[in-house]
Amino acid sequence: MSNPKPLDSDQRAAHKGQQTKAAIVEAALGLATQIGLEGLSIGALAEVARMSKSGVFAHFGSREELQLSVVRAYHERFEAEVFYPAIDAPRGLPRLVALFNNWTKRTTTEIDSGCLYISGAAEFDDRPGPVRDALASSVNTWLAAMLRAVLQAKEEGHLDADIDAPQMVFEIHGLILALHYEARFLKTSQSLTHTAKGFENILKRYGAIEASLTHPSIN
Amino acid sequence: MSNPKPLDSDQRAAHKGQQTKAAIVEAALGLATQIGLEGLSIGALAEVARMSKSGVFAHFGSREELQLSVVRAYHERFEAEVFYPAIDAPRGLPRLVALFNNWTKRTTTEIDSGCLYISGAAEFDDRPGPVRDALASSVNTWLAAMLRAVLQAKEEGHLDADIDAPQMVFEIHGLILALHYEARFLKTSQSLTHTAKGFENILKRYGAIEASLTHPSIN
DNA sequence: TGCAAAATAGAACGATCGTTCTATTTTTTC
DNA sequence: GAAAAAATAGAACGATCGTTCTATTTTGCA
Repeated sequence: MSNPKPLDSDQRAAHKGQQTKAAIVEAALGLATQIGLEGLSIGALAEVARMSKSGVFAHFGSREELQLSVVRAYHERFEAEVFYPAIDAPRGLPRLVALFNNWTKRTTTEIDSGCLYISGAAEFDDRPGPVRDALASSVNTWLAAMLRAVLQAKEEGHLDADIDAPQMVFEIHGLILALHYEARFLKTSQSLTHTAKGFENILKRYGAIEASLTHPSIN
Repeated sequence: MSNPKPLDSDQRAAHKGQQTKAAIVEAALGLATQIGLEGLSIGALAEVARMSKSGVFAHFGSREELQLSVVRAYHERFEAEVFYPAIDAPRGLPRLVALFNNWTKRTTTEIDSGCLYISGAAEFDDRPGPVRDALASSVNTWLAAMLRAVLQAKEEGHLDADIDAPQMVFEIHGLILALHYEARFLKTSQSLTHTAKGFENILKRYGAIEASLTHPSIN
């Protein structure tokens, strides 16, 4: 072998440490979405990862850094699953619908696993610090993306020209929160249907053409 | 004094223990709404109540029983502040509006203090047991009351006859959840305005007469 | 193949948790 | 006012927490 640094097919020539760290974060993500970022203990994580407590700890240096890693990992998953796939949809209403559908789909999955943006918000409500900042920053980034999609739909003429875009995003956010709350906590069966119907109601109110909802060209 | 049991002006001739227990629950309620039911520790509570740990503990016998007492106390407060005052409003749309306004008002207060039904839901998502049951039962009781109010408004002809009442309650619930989330966690300034406008939008969609909203006879 | 560096394990720390025990104080009752 | 009962305090328990320390093992590189 002439090359001392054999670049694998994928970019990151991951050393052992980085690999196991990624595996630990993976496990931590599963634990944190279930029992919360505060409930996430290094001891329990070590057990799941089949490592010693100190072995796990060494990768992060502090519990807070572990929590931050989890938040960052969650953010990436969310983006990859909800945001990026919807960018393929045409600018305007189709993309907005795609974003919402992906968001709903993910939240539906999280009826079992839990949503870090929701449980994290409750836990870090009035607990200042980097974890709270990271969570809020991620959520704000996402809500800003939704706002952009609404504004674009307005520009494209897919929504009424005089609508209050932040208001619309607020109402959509409420639907997702109600879906998570009622389905995950109260175990209400009709939640998903209510979410879809609620979105229809919002679209109608804000002047979306009905056809583009019931027969979306994308997704 | 001829009477061996001197009934005070108020019904409950409270022994010392019941009084201090009430004071402890009061303090616990304050702690729990801030840092959550899970974060509520007997040691911290004892410090606030200026008592010994064991002194506090003796009143409940277990941490779980303490949590249940807090949930029950919160339920009573909620009823007293949100539900009962709205019963004075006339059956139908006025009462529904009053219920929502009280709910919004309380949630606005809880932007600082925190809402136990929301933080509790996140904490006891997938943690079965009596605390979760008590929380879910309280919330379901309240949502059922909202549903009743919607149905009555429909019967009274204040809302369209063919509306989906559970759907309407779901959408209203979403507004409250979004208000709490965005105001308390994200510190978004316009949340209260968005909530009020969102309710207007829902009322219009479900056929409410506009006048009865902007000029409510009660409240 | 051998050496340095990185990764992991294991034990121990102080702190805090819920809980239990035994005294002691306070309250209620007769 | 004395005896019984209830309320509270204080110390201690085992468990778990995050973290630190020192060995030991594993890895990466020359």
